[in-house]
Amino acid sequence: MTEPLHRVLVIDDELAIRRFLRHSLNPEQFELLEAETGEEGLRLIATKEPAVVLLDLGLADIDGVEVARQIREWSQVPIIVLSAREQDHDKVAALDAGADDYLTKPFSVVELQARIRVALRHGSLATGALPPAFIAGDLEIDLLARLVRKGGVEVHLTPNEFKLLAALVKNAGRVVTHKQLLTEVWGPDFAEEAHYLRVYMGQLRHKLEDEPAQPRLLTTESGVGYRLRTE
Amino acid sequence: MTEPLHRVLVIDDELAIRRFLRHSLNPEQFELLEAETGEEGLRLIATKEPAVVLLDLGLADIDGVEVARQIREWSQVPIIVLSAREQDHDKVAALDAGADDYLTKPFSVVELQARIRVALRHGSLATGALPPAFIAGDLEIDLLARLVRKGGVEVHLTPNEFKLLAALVKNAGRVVTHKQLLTEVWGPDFAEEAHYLRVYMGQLRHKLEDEPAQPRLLTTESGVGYRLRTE
DNA sequence: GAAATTCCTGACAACTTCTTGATCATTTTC
DNA sequence: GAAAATGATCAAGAAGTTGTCAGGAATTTC
Repeated sequence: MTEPLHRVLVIDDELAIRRFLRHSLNPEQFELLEAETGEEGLRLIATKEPAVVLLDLGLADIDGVEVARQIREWSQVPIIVLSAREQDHDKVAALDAGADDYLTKPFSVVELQARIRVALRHGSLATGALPPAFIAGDLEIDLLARLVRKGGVEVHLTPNEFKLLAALVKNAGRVVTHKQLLTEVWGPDFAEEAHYLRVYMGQLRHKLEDEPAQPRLLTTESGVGYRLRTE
Repeated sequence: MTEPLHRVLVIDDELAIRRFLRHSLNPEQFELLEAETGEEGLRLIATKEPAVVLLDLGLADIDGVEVARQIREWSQVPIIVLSAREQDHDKVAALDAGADDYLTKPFSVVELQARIRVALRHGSLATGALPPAFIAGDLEIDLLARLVRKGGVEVHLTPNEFKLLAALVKNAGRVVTHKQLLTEVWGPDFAEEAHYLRVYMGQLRHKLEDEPAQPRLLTTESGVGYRLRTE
């Protein structure tokens, strides 16, 4: 399962740090934007709307704390400060200026990654007004609200039907193997009970397809698994 | 100007740490609650609703990471881990389990205070976005005023009925699981007493629905939980 | 401390969901 | 293109969940 792509902006004038980050953040998971100055960083936040900002304090043009303050005048994007300064008052100043986290160089890659995941969680909560909905044709699937609509009309799904659909939505467009689906919905002990899938896929098709016998959304990949088509 | 009073819960079995925090956090600004075990901590989160939780990893009963995971099953309260463990994998495990920040002991008081301020900012964003009043049809629910009106007429609710309704309002439109509801209303020790929900949902329906037998607002998601419909 | 309210609990009926086997259709393999 | 493997459909009984009611315990109120 591939993660969605998150845009991360690093504002740091040291090439070494930017290069380090470029190698630390898996490009399949993160799209890394780079800014050398505070000015450029602010512009990129406005134009590219990154999901997280990694901010160095020792910039050439504007002080990092001031950059954080200016970001906070109009943006709620999570800011993680990366700095060599380990004095308390630097940390306090940055955090009070609006930064959400503060990592002292040198830091470990896995810790940075974990803290980025925390920041992404916060970001999606704050902007979470927009539901993580899947839409294809007249079908709307909102996993968070646990709500499915077809042509604007709510469709009732049983717990297993919903879990199965959720597993497909999380991998929308890709084939999900029988084993994977069975494990996610019924647990690893049922990984061979492929018959369950036929019954439940049938029920989902009846509820969600225009012509259940000729499925266009929930398609079979014979011998492999099923797929939720994205269009 | 007096600062608002923020309730902070510390979960730590070491008396020394609790005493240290008691002296570090200005009592005019913070009301400090203390729990010695994970069990007690979970109960206090449910009953006292602290604004921030300070969590030690090395507890006597449950592992701190597991405590964080259990909190996240039903609560969004910000969690700052305070731990002597400085291994990367401890940090990553705690942050991925749902913690929002991780401080390694010994930490400085001013840094802790600054990180608590960050956590409070996050907390007020997450909960502050919630509407103080919910309106659907002829039903008006004002959580702050603790007032419920149906067709302009005030409806009297018992304490438990109101807490249950409040938990649903806070997640209006979304399904709220049995566990989540039970934990919020009765506390984590009652997370399996699904029968309570049937009785109290029945009472709420009698007071709030036009046709209690055919609920339109307070609907059942069989096997999952209940939902307060928004339209 | 008596009255009123609220809470907990058990019994049972009604309802929903899950599992399962039989049968037929489709796809893949040789 | 026939045989074998895989997939779809249907229906019915089993299992699990939910709604309802009511009496007694506990708590709160006056």
